[in-house]
Amino acid sequence: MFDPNSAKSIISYAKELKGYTLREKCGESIENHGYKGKGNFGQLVEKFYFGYEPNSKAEADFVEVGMELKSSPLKALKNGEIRSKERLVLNIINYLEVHKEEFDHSSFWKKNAHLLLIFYLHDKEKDLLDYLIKLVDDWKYPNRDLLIIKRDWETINQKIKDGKAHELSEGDTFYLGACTKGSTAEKSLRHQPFNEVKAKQRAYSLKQGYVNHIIANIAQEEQAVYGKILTQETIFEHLPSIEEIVISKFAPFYGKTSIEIEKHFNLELNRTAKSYFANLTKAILGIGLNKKIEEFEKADIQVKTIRLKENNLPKEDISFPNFKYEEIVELDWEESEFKHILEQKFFFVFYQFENNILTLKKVKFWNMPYSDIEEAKKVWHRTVETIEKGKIVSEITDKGIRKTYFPKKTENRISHVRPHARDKDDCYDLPVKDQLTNATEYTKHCFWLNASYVKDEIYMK
DNA sequence: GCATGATCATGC
DNA sequence: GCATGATCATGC
Repeated sequence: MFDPNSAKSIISYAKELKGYTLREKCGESIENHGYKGKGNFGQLVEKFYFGYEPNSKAEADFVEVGMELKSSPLKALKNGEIRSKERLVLNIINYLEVHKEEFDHSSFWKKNAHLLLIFYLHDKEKDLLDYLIKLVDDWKYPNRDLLIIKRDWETINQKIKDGKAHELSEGDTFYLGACTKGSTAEKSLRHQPFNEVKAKQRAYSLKQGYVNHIIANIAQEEQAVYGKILTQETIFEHLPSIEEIVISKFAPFYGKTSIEIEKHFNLELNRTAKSYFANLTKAILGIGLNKKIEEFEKADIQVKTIRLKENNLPKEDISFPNFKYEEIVELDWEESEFKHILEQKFFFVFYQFENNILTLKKVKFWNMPYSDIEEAKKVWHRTVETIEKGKIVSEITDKGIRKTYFPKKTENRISHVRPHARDKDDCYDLPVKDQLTNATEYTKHCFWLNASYVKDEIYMK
């Protein structure tokens, strides 16, 4: 077994799980565990492997050594690599108490300073007793990450102090998020200290990108694919935020053309390549062109380069990944891909056409305000409804162009649905055939962010 | 000049 | 072969 007074002993006992399933390691007693619902892989590990009853106490699970046990699912990519399937959910944020706390003595830090992580390969075809446990190790935050996590924690706390707990969103922060937890119904609403309005129950969480970073570290993968924005000097002289550092790197180039920026860095980029603007961004950030931006990956930040017309309107709407008709109707809004995207943080790089030449105007970190996410939700609901009813095509013109009932740009301030495919025969299957055309598949579509919204709410503000 | 539907190009 | 960012075509 293990010595509960020794972190080392607990960790090495935990590591014996690696390469096995719970069914293989826990003996017969686990066969009739009687747990239902999700989240119970962790409970099973606690009860049947470590032999203590699952609890929700304020201290860490292994109280003598201050270590918290967390189990989390992995997914396999098509190329065989593994990634975190989701964010890692930590303790619930007690709005009524945390505003009195300092980080170093906070409920978050008391419980989660030292994690013992068990990653298993999720497989919806399998019983959870048969999930393969792939990675087991402990985790302490490196200093450079901890500075960002502290700042994230402060950001969340400040919003609670400002009476805005009901406006919290995961995109507010970088590595440590405030994710919704529990049912979304009325009963999961909680009181907050400085506002009558009730707020959704939320928990601290590590962003999916950050969990991927932990996984890569545990798996001892080569870190050479990442380039850091925060170098030794930038973190130890004083404590600027990621925002401040990034903006200070871009500001000297405001008003410069893309070609001037390219020359400044002695680059000879292929100006017609798709990666052209992404490469300029990396050059400005001081990151190798063949590397990923480590801090952005860890914070799940989406970089969007926008080309504005002379009237400040983006030349194009912004597309998101295509949705599959059969999948989108199966999930609730809360679990939807679209909500997940809108909750992330974005980094916008705005260039503007001036006599057909692109000039860097400004950069901006942004995440969608809670009230706008609620407004975009209507577009998602209307889309799902359209698919479920099989009422997609509204009319076919003489020229054979199919008009649809999908939410249009004119119907919502924020978002609309449009085709995004190689051609109209590039389709996904429909769960319900289209009433007008009897089609069982339809051209791939995706959600788009309206160009007018990007102008009014992101660029001009 | 914009909204909407359709399609292209690149890179992995 | 596909995802993603970018662009085109038509009609009002």
